[in-house]
Amino acid sequence: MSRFWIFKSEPGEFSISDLKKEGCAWWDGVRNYQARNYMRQMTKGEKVFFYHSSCAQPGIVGIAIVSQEARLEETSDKGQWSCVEIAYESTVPLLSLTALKDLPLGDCPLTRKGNRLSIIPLTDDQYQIISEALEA
DNA sequence: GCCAACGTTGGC
DNA sequence: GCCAACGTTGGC
Repeated sequence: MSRFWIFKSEPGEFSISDLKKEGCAWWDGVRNYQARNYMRQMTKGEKVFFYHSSCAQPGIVGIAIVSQEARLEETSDKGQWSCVEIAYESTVPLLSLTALKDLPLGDCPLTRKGNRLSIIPLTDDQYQIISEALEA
């Protein structure tokens, strides 16, 4: 089963242009169990929307794909944390959070108030709707 | 910088 | 197991 994801990142920490420059990146440092569990579910080739958060213009700014499946992080608390690697695919014109909120996404952690989840699964429908909005 | 919302921690 | 306190996230 292929799934679709949103990865949030603060552009001041790691932006879509950083990903473009580096080609791919291990998504380490996630310290949230739900986000970690989602990463463990990911399979190679699954599509990722890259989202800029905590910035002047929050929204989707690029596309990436899962290039390596989850492996354990080397940390003192062993066995706890995992991360996947994502590979840069493309940069897209900003699809702002405001615009995303206007889409008929239904219940989505991204547009829920107070949401703090940094890795968000999308349904096929939500993925389709966002893809179409990106092409418009 | 502010504040609401959430996850985690720790005392009981 | 409950819940208050705390730290962090993220939009504005």
